[in-house]
Amino acid sequence: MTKPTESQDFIQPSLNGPSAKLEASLSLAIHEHRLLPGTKLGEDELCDIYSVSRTVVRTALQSLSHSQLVDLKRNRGAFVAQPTIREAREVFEARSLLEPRTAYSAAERMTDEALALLEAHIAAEHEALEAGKPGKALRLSGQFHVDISRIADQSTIAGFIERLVARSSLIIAIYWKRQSALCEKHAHHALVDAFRRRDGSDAEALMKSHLLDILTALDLRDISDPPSKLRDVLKP
Amino acid sequence: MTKPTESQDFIQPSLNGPSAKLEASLSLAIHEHRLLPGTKLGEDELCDIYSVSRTVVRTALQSLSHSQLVDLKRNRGAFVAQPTIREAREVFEARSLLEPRTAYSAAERMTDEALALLEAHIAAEHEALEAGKPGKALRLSGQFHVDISRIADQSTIAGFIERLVARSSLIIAIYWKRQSALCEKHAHHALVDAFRRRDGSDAEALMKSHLLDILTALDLRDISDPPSKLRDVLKP
DNA sequence: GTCTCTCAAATTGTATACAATACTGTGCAC
DNA sequence: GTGCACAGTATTGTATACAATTTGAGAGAC
Repeated sequence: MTKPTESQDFIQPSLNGPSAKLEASLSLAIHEHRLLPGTKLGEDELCDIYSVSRTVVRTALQSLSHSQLVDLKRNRGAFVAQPTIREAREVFEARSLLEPRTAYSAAERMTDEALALLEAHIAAEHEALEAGKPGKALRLSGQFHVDISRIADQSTIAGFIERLVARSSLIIAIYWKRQSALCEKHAHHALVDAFRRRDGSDAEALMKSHLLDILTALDLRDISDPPSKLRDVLKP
Repeated sequence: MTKPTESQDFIQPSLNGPSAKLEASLSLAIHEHRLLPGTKLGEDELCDIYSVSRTVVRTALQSLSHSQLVDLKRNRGAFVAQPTIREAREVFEARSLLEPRTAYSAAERMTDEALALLEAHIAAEHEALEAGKPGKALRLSGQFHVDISRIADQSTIAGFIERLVARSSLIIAIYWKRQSALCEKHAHHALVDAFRRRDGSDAEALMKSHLLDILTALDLRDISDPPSKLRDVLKP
C-alpha cells in the first residue's frame, strides 16, 4: 500500500530538477491561496524571484498548465486558472462520482498505520488553523481527500481525484461564501471514525454528504444577464 | 452542446504552434499503433523527421508525458508509455465507473445531429477496416467513446475519459489477445440504437457490458513469480 | 572468451540569443 | 475631451550554444 505522508509533494512534480522544484513551490502557493486565480505569472518575474532561467520557468508553467492550475495563453502569458461556474459544478459532480466509491474502498483497505496518518493529518489541519494559517489549513483539508484516495490504492482514480481537488482549491478561492474554515471539521472526524470501524458504506455516505456540504458553501448562482443598454436601466 | 466532429484533435493539443502540431502527430501515431509502447523517441531524431528545433520537440514530449502517452525518463529520454498489468486493470476499472454514467447522460442529451455523427463515426470505422487500416479503425473505435463523453456535455469527466481511452490504446497494444478487430462491432451499433431511443438505462447497461467485453479480450494474467533462485529450479 | 575500465560520442538538461507578438504611452486629429 | 495611430518597450516563442549525463565501443587484464 502506498503510504500517505505529509512530506509527499502535493502535485506530483514532472521529474526531479529545478523545474520540478519551481512547480511544487508555485503549486503550494496556489493551493494555499497565496497566489490567487487570475494572477499573472510572468516568466521574467519568476526568473528573478527564483533565480532560474526562463527554460526552467517555462517547463514548470507548462506542467502546471497540464495540472490545470495555470492557464497558458499563447503570446499573452501564464495566469493562475479561474474556473467558471460551470466548471465548478462539473468538478464537484465528478468528485461526487468518484470520491464516495473511493472512500468505500479506503475503508475496506484501512490499516492502523493509514488510520494514524489520517488522524495526524486532521491534527495538523487544526494546528494550522489555530496558528492563524488558514491557507495551510485549506491545503491540508484538500490533501486529506487525496490521502483517502491513495489509501484506496487505485492510482488512476487517485490521480483524477488529485486533479479535482487541485481544481477545487481554485474554485473555493473564487466562489466560497462561508466565513468559517473550509471543510466542516466534524466531517473529517466522522470519516475517520467510519474508517476506524472499516465501515465502507458509512464512509461512502459520509463522503457523499461531505461533498454536498462543500458544494452548498459555494456561491454558484448564475450571474444574471447584464442590462442590454444603460438607457433601459436608467430611463425614468 | 459541443459537437463531436472527426476533425477534432484527438488529444487536445497544448496550444497552437509547431509543438502542438508535433504533439498531435505523435499522438495519432501512438493511437494507431504505428508507434508502439517502449519505442524510444529521441529528440534529435524527431527534429530531423519533423524539421523543428529541439525546443519544439521537448515541449511536445512534455505535453505527451502529461497525457501519459509518453514516459519521460530524466537524462535517458522519452519512450512511448508501457502501462503495467496493474495499471491496465485500474484504467478499465475507472472506465467502468465513468463511462456507463456518461452513456446514460449522452442518451438523455441526444440530438439528431449528434446521432448522425456517431453513425458516421461507425461508418468511418468500418471503412477503415475494409481499407486494410486496422490502426485507424482502432483509433476511431476509441474516439467513439470520447465522442459519447462529449455528447454527455460534462467536460471534466470527458477529459478523464479521453485520458483513459488514450491509455487504453497503449494497453491494447500490449495486452490484446484477440485476432479480430478491437471493439466488437455490434456493440457500437447497439449503443447507437439505445441513443436513438434516448434510452439512458439501456445505454448505460450496454456500455458496461461493452467495457467488460473489452476487458476480457485483454490478457492480464499475473506473470508468475520468477523462481527465487536458479538452484531451486534446477536442482534435481 | 569474458569482464572491467576508459574515453569519446551521443543524448539530454539548461542558458542565452534572436524573432515574433502584444501592450502601453504619446502625439495628433477631430 | 475623445479616439486613433504609431512607436518603443515588454513579453513570449523559438533556435542555438553550452553544460551535464549516459551510452557504447575498444583495449587491456585475467
